[in-house]
Amino acid sequence: MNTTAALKKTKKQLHESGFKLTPQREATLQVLLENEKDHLSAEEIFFFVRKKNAEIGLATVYRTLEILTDLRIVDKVSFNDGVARYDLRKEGAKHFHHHLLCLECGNIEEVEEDLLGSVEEIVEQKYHFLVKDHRLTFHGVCQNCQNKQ
Amino acid sequence: MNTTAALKKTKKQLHESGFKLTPQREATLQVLLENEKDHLSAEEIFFFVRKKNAEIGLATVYRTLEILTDLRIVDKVSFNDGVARYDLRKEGAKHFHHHLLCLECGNIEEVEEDLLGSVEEIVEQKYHFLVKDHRLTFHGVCQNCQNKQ
DNA sequence: GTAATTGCAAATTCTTTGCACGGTC
DNA sequence: GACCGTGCAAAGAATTTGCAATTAC
Repeated sequence: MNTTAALKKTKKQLHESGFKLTPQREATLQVLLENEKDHLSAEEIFFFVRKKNAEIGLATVYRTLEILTDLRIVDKVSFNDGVARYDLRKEGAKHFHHHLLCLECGNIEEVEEDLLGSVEEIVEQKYHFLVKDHRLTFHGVCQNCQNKQ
Repeated sequence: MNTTAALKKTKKQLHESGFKLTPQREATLQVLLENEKDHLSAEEIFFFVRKKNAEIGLATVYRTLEILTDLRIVDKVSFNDGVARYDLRKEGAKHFHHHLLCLECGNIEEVEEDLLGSVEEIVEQKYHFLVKDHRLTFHGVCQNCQNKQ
């Protein structure tokens, strides 16, 4: 899905929940779409948003991200470095994608395919836990850093 | 492993890394051992530590937890609620255990068994990522809350 | 003895909130 | 004109740091 279509869809979602698509919210969404592969913090998003519109405040970015998180348009994630990061939920993805965090260079790779199907079945049957979503991050060494060593 | 034995072992680990076992560190470790099933934040640990020794400072608890995390005696985890939580690494566990976070009541259950063996193989082979550890949390509804509904 | 460790308070960092103002239907 | 949304500055929460005094080994 391209950026324009994604924006349009999100606009509809916002409206359905009684929110307006203000220029500030639109700029924030655009930054998220343009950096889909990254895992930006609120400050980083703010930095990019400022480039589009210098009049916008950090508090507004936080407020927008909160709305988008509530609407499940973005996912708030934490990699234990003390900042929350925001990740666009993929179109049609039933579950949150996985992450590969490199302990050497800090890079984060995404794994789109859902590898947890059978694991979730075990959790549901053996632990009687009704699974709605998951967070899975592997810690290790990425290919780049393996080659360096 | 009982508390005394675990303390002894950790003491040895600290010494080997050039740290001293002060009463403050011992109290912190005891609190962690006594609340193994919980996922205490630094403040909560501080609260329990104070009961044992009223002279201890919060900064010391933070500093102790940092050392224990570096030595991989505890794991620092975050469930996206804005506080870091500390979880004793199980004796002999190669990998970090999994968590079941109930979206209704907020309770966190632990899953000791490692369910990710085959998933890690896929990640290593298909994504050429050398896996060292993982973090897996399922979000959903626990048995208790399912029954209530 | 001496280097590591501590408690306290101040500083930092990340995030949220109060409030007066501006824009929209 | 009611109401939502905003920017700014101040407040708040979690964590870290500087430093002089203390302690473990």
